[in-house]
Amino acid sequence: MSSADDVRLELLRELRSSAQLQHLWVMQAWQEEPGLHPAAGMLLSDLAKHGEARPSELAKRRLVDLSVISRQITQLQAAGLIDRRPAPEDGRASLISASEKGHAELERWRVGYLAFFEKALGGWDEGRLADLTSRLADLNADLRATIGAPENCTVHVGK
Amino acid sequence: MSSADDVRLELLRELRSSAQLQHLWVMQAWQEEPGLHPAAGMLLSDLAKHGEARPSELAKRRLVDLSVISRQITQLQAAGLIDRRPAPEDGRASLISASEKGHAELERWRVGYLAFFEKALGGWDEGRLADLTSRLADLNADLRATIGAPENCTVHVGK
DNA sequence: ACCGTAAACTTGTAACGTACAAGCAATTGG
DNA sequence: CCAATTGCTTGTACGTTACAAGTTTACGGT
Repeated sequence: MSSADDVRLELLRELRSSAQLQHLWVMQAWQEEPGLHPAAGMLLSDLAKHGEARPSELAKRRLVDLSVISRQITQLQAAGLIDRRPAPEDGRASLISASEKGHAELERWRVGYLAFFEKALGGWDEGRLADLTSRLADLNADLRATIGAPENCTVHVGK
Repeated sequence: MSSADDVRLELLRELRSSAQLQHLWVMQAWQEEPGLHPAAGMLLSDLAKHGEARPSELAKRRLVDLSVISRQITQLQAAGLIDRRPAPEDGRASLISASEKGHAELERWRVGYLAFFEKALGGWDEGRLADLTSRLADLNADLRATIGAPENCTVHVGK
């Protein structure tokens, strides 16, 4: 009941709002500039940042079940946006990377996205953004450590 | 392609992670200490913070469709956790508030929740938490202003 | 006072994202 | 060389949410 508790609940509240807003934001940006699906964009962006990766790595990074990634990969491959090759040392796995076309599409997505970003957060200077980002990253790291436990990030929640 | 762009995408990435982690976190906390459903807890907490409110207000604050709130209210009322009375000046609306039992239940929820919080973020001092919270609040405010447009917060996304 | 329109909410329904479970191919260890 | 394990795919169900239609109440003009 102390005020310290309220700080924590307040953070929780803002996180919730943030998640909700983010969803609306992304969907709105998407339908204003219909192109790459947001989830696909994020996945491609992840691939562009970290380079070639296996599906299971992607699942851990994106914090979703492997099955979700698997299907996304299927779609992106059908659209020709990613390249896939068997993992050299393990025939069960494959290595995913953004294709030429994928990079191009990602760039278009990014431009549209940043325009939308500018509209909402044009008043923020870069330092402010970087600051919030790094604090969020810290938070995420701690949560990940506590929640995700050692390895598998998908906390089996026993639906 | 400038580094400023990457800052923005990085923020987006962290927001996404944050949303995902938050979901896992809440669900995990819930099943470790099964009690009030997370959504119900947040709604009650909102009621406790802002006091009596109409369903439509709640929908705006929580950034979800009115229908969602309507059903949540139905459930909470069935559980006796909220009080509901017709709005004095408008027979179509009603006023919702946390009941005695609701406050008690909320308190239990909060305690369990904060314990979980402590486990993950015990190392954070209060100032750090407050700081992140206020920055997030700023972000949310700007997003809300851009996205939510004038009134209704549910951005019709034309599913 | 009455009727049409609009507003607040409820209920019905569909879509989307996700997790869980079962299955399959490839690898590893004894 | 076979059993157990790992990495992924596919099947399926659930939860959350939005959208649409329906119901009741309020409001405004004539």
